[in-house]
This record gives sequence, structure tokens and C-alpha cells, in this order.
Amino acid sequence: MGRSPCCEKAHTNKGAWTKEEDDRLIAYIRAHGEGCWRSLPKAAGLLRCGKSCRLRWINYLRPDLKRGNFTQQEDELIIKLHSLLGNKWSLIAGRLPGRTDNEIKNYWNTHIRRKLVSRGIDPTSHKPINNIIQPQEQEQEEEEEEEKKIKTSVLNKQEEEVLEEEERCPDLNLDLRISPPPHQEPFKTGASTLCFVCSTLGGKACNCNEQAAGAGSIIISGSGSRTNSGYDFLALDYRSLQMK
DNA sequence: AAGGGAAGCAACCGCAGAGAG
DNA sequence: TCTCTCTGCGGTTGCTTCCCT
Repeated sequence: MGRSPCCEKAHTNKGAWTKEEDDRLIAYIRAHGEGCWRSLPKAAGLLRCGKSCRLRWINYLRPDLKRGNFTQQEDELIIKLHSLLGNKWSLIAGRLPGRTDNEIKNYWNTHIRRKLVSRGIDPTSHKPINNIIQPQEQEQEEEEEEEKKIKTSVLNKQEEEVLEEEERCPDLNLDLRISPPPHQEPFKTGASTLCFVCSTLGGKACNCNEQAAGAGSIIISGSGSRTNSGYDFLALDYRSLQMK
């Protein structure tokens, strides 16, 4: 039977968006809010596919987007999050206010990947590139793989994912739920904090101290030491993170 | 100045998951 | 429980700009 197309391709524009199209989309969303992307183009008088409108809004037109270069701190945060989450760009973007998954994905592929390689780190595994596996280690890895197979065969998919994540980062609490934050006060260890409410990063005065304590903060220290995953210069307090 | 390659980024495509009926 | 629709995500493509020769 096949999948039905998301829109009438014959009558839709493709490629770069014009100023007029942008204006129409902005005006429509301001008046009616986000959502119903399928019907939005027709209602807004746009010859675009709903998906295209959604993408344009989310990646480019949203008023809360932070434009401009990534900061060093954002860089390191992306690397750290990528080492924990992999190519889960939307999750990573959720930790970087004002940045989109597409933007982070592009930035990763064009800048960070190269940066890691030049540091001698494999951007996929976050391990040193010249980490040659010795026969004994390989045997051990195979054993672990076998054990994992047995383990995962008796777990459902959700449990499996949580287990995998915990194995990769034992400190990461993935018991994600909407609940009062574990810390009523942001850490004050002389390190700088990232506030997810007002997007303040790098030790600047936070606009919303009270809310920030409830929204989850990332503590960024400058120790610069290395762990197995390669980066320990970000001492993240993942337990205070909450899903968007 | 012009051409070609590399880099950067916006946008598209196809798939998967969630939810409704 | 199944089917269908809609939305969101990640991978990929292709256009534009920059830089080097």
C-alpha cells in the first residue's frame, strides 16, 4: 500500500524560504500558536509542506533561538552530553537553551568532530583513537558482550535502555519524571552554573535564581582532568537535570 | 580575476513512535 | 488489537560562501 505523502508535492514550494514566507509563518504562529502542522500551510496561505513549516519555525524563526557562535562552554557541554547520549541531538539540544537539534548536529559534524580527532579522540566512542585492543582485552569484551545479550534478552526495551545508560554513566540518574528538584539551591563550589530557565551560562548573574534552583543547573568546573570517556573538566550534576 | 575544492548550514527525506478511532 | 494519521528525530543532501591556487 505504501505510505501516504505528508503533503501534495505537486503544489508545494521547496528549497530556501523567502522573506514573505517567513513573515506569513511567523504571523500565523503568533496568532494561532504552534501545532497542527499538517493544516498550517493551507491556513497560513503557504505553499509549503507542514513538515517544512515546522522545521523552518523550530530551526530558524522561533523567537527564543540564540543566534551566533557556540561558546567554549557550550562546546564542551555538547561533547560531554554526546559522550553520554550519543547522537540524540534533540536530547542534547534540550540541555542547551536557544540551540536546536539541527544546529547542534551541524556544529558537531563540522566543528567538534574535527576538534576531537585533532585531540586524538574518536568522536563516536569518545575513546583515544590509538587504543589498540589487546587479545586478552578482546576476549574479555566478547565475554561482556555475551553476558549483555543474556541480560538484555530478559529485559524489555525500556529497561534495556536505562540499563545501557547506567552502564555508560553510573552517575547519570535516568529515572526521569516530573518531580520536585533534588536540590533547592544551586551548587556553590566556586564553579559556574548554567541556568536552564534564563539560559545564563558561565558564572554570569542568573536572572531567576529561585526558579533556576528548581529547573536544574549544570555545574561547570575547570579542572581539566581526563576520565575513560575523555572529559572530566565538566563536573555535571546530572541528577538535577530534568527532561523537557 | 577566475576556477575548483572545502566548509558551513538550511532544508529535505524516510522512519519510528504516540495517540486516536 | 489493528490501522491510520500526525509529529518528531536523525541522517543526508545540496546550495552558498569562503579560501586557496
